[in-house]
Amino acid sequence: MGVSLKDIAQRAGVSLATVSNVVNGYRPVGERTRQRVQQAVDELGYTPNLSARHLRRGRTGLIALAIPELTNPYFAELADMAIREAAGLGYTLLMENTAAERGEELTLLDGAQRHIIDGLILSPVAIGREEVLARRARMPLVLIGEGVYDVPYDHVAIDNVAASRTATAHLVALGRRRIAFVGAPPGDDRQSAHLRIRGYREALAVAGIPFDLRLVASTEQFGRADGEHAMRHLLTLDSPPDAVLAYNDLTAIGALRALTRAGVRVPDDVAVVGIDDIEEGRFSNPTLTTVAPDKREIGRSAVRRLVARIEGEQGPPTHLQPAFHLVERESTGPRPSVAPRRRIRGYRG
Amino acid sequence: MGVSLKDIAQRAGVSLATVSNVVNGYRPVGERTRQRVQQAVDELGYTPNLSARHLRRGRTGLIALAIPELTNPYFAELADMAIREAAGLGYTLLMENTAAERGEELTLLDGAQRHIIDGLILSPVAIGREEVLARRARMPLVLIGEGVYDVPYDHVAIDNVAASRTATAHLVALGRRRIAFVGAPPGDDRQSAHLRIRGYREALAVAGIPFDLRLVASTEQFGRADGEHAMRHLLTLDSPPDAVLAYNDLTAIGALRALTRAGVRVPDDVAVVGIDDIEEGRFSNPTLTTVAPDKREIGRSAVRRLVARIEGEQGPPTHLQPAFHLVERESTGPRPSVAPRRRIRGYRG
DNA sequence: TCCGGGCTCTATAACGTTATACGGATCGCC
DNA sequence: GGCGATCCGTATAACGTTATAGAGCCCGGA
Repeated sequence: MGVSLKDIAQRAGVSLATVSNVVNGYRPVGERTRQRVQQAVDELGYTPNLSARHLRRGRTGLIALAIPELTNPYFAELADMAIREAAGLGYTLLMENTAAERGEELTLLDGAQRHIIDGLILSPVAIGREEVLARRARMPLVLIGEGVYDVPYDHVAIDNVAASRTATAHLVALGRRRIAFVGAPPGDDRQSAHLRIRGYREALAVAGIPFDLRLVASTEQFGRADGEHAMRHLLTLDSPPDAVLAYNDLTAIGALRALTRAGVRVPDDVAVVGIDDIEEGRFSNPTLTTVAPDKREIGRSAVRRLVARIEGEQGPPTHLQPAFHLVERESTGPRPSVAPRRRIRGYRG
Repeated sequence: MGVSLKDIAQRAGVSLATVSNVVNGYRPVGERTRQRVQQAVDELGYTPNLSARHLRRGRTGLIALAIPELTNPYFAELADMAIREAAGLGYTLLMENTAAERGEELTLLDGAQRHIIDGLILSPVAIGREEVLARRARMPLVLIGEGVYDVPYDHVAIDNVAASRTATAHLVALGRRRIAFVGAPPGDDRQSAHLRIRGYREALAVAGIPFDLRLVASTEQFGRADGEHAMRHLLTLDSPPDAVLAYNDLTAIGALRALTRAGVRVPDDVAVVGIDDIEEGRFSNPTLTTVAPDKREIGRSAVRRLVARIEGEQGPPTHLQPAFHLVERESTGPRPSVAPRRRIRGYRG
């Protein structure tokens, strides 16, 4: 069907191997021949058949990024970075959606896609340390995010304890005392939110504020709807919170929605902080204060580690902690800037 | 490295071809042999080498979905649907980010990825009809979205004229007269917004409202920031709009942000409608009225058409128009429901 | 004159799979 | 009992690439 090496070889009057060498630059080729081959390649519009190449080489040039939710902007933004980095290194990045399901994550871990991808970047949320340790597949693996630690694989994640400590400390510094946490995991402690809760507790302890379990609202997942429900619950408490740290920006936005809907003023009555710095939070009403991880660095590092392993790097697993910083916006602002800037003329009513 | 057909054949004491037939079910195999082979497969944990299979079959089982922005929730939600459908049909969907760049779109069109994907679903935004017509690659192609029409390829998109007509008519029905359009393309008419503007004009004409060019704000792209800038501009007009139809939900959300920031009440002073029905609009403040295309149907149809073509379907190109419907929320609500539902006790200040 | 040794280039054997053509049973039927 | 038809399997040739071994050739040195 397509143009193959053989066609080029024929046209240029050389052998298959020579064409291959011109295309790959694996072995030197004489200048005259090189040019003749190159011309044939251009004329016929040859592109290598990757299946064949990969069959021969044993590698496919594809890597997968498995994330719990395609529709979570945090992961979309992260994937964006990762795709660019992968392309720069000559790899194509495939996105896999685990839907935060245990089965999906395990399947990927054990290499269902073996032979189609050279390596996997996984953000585990439904599986724990033991499952990762039990994995049999030898395909290179890099973990990202706060799901699983202490396993013999490269790992890239911000310091989640420090991140939530920073966010909580910010609320404390604003004079808030009843600080709630929205988006705790529903039960076991294998999950990520654990670390974020730890940071939250640490910051409270430093400030001398007693930890109040009633202010911790757990959620099934970490989407907008979950944050909204949790916040609604918190508003029913006898003495509701005056601030909220959310597990991530999405739950924070859900919380904002619940607050607005209930007529609670943000930040006047309740201040809100999220984690992730998704673009949505820069345009929400009010805009969202958040902890911004260096997504670019996370995406790049994860891809780089993986590619290094694929290309044979040995050595002990590395654990990278990209930087993060607090971004102050209206949801914790000293004063919301919602007052009209200037008079608008011409409205009805 | 991995377990291959040969290993299975050896262990089960049969030929390669028989193992292949068991695995594929291409030709019937006797029950006894079948079981023996199956057992060997299970014991050794065999998974077919896809590169080899694809080399032989001439197909890879990979299809690509090329979208202008990974981080646009509309496309993320669409991709989510498409991935599921593709998986159900035995294909793996690869996401490509064109970044709305002409070069990227052309490269994909001309089959840079030839040999790695069997077909392409493309949402063109930077290229026009001529470029699509000029394409040489023979790989199956399905177009989605409102970018390019009248080309000999399968196409899936809602009726954009009708969608924006519906949205505009809704604003008219609410008694609005100065209805602005946010998110017109920056100049030429090759682009999609053209159709949406046409629907907008049609609805105005039906209502007997004169078209006012000053109320059409063009933007470079169609993100939140673009909507915000455009809206800010509209607010400087001598007689500003009392309603806004935005090109999509993202620009609508940008507009909401600009309005809130300027102290303009939504929907009291200005009503806002978007198109896309992204989840974000269900949680924004105020929540966003929008035209909801049947994303599930768009994703499914596009994948199905593509797979049909890959598997040899001939016949004239089809043009599918999935359904859409208007979703009324607070941003056009007769009365915003932001009043407190019940008294919240316990706030400071 | 002959030989070792760079250079270029070629011939060919894999890589793991599937499709085709064929071989040998077994069966039904005259 | 002979004959075609029907099963069930097998042997083998691709698919397009790359790595390996080696073939010519030219050159400098003995």
